[in-house]
Amino acid sequence: MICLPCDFYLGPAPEIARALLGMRLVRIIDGTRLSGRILETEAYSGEEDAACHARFGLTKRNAVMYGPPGRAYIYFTYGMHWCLNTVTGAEGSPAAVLVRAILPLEGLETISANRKGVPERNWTDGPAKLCKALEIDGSLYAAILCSDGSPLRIEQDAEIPDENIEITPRIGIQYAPEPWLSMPWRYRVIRLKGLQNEH
DNA sequence: ATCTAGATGACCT
DNA sequence: GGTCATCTAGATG
Repeated sequence: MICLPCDFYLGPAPEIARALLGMRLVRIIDGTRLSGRILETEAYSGEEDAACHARFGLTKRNAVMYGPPGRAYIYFTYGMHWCLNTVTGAEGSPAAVLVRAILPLEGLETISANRKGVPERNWTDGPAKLCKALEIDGSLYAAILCSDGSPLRIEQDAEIPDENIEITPRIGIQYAPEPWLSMPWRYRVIRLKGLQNEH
């Protein structure tokens, strides 16, 4: 399998969010592959985006968003959850795409163990759930996603036609004022037999 | 099926 | 001190 090139992540965050649907998120642990197909994403774009973690300017937490595209922005929230983003856009312009759901494809035994007690359809249908399933945490902050040797990377995989994509406002940003609250920057795969992960 | 409350700590004006 | 790009268990219809 071949990694997406670093310049894949160079464009506007909403475009990258759309383009990431169907791609394969790969996590290597002790030489073993855990992976899943990306089914849901959200774009966060620039200091002007009142829902973006860069809205207060450069901080220690969001610093990687200001760097070159194609790296992992991973943050800790609600006291217990890790979430994964891909940094997008040119160096100096903070933007990222949150990976919200995947369809597990490789390393199912490990994923199952990491999500013990949880029904299979709920293993990776949320941004913190997929991080738990693939063992993604702060130790992978700023990991390079566009390098074949990386422990965390994204590979070319399936093409998802527009008919199978739903576009909606972003989730969990009720604090944000308009127009950001209603910006249609959430992308989700729907109606694809075998690709769907949510009831 | 849908709702609610509580966890728990880093980060922010 | 308040907020948070969330998840889970438990209660209820």
